[in-house]
Amino acid sequence: MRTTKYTRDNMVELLRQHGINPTHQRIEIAHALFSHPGHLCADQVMGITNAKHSETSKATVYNTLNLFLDKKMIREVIVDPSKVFYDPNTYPHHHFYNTATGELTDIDVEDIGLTGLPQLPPGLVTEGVDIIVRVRPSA
Amino acid sequence: MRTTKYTRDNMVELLRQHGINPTHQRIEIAHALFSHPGHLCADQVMGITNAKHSETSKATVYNTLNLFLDKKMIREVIVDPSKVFYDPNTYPHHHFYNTATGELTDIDVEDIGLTGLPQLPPGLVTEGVDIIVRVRPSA
DNA sequence: GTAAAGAATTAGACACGGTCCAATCCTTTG
DNA sequence: CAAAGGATTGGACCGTGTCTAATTCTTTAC
Repeated sequence: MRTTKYTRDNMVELLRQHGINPTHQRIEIAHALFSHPGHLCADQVMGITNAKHSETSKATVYNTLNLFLDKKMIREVIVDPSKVFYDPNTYPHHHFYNTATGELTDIDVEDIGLTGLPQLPPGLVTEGVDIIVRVRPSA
Repeated sequence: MRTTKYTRDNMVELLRQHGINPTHQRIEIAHALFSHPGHLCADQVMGITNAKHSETSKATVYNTLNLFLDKKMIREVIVDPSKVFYDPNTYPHHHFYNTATGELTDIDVEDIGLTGLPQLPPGLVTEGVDIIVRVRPSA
């Protein structure tokens, strides 16, 4: 469990660690992602970074999120056909997805045992394994 | 392993079994889904049903696919942020997803052992568990 | 300090998957 | 055969995400 405070300064360092030039917008977007619990979509990121004063354009939000993905500073979570969620936690883990509310919750990978995955065809390598447990209110 | 021939007549029966009124378009769409190996997206379904003569509108394709989903005659597979795949196999199973080609391949659920899923918060029930193994060419 | 080059950001147009709606076209039933 | 309900349709529409050309910001070199 990380207990780091997500200050702007820490964001600058984080960006540098991933080879990303820390600009105002990038710092704000990183800060939005890392300081918010849970998983945001592009729309929400833009809402947060522009809450006080409009600072960041739609194009930049998408550019930046894709840059972060590219540099593996964040991860994308694909569970909803209509939008992508961005996950600041790149440590291997899985997700509960509440199909009623759209809420995503982490599942620690330590808890999970997964066996019996078939051999990959030759010429292919695994990029990652996503386990999504879809849940809904029992009512 | 099912070895049923996917004739139009069988499609009619299948639709009836799921409480769906078998119309021309529905039969054609069901046939497209079940007779094609693999997993199609809406676009491809429309392409196939309209290959010879244009018969089915975009609205009907989507209406029908959503109807099939509703009646649990097919399943959706969400792995690509830009489109949904429809899976005629509703028997529990998982998927390889080739991120380079977009190809989906089934993983038999028998092969897989999954343990240690955390307790669900009260008031929630599991709808399903999706395991997606993302793969790419090793080159 | 300043000019030039390169990087980042921007507004707005655009692409595309998918939904919505009102009008039309079947079917079925009486 | 008429009326009613269901299914289908074209086309407008919506939201997420991309593209592009123009602008601004930062860096470097002098």
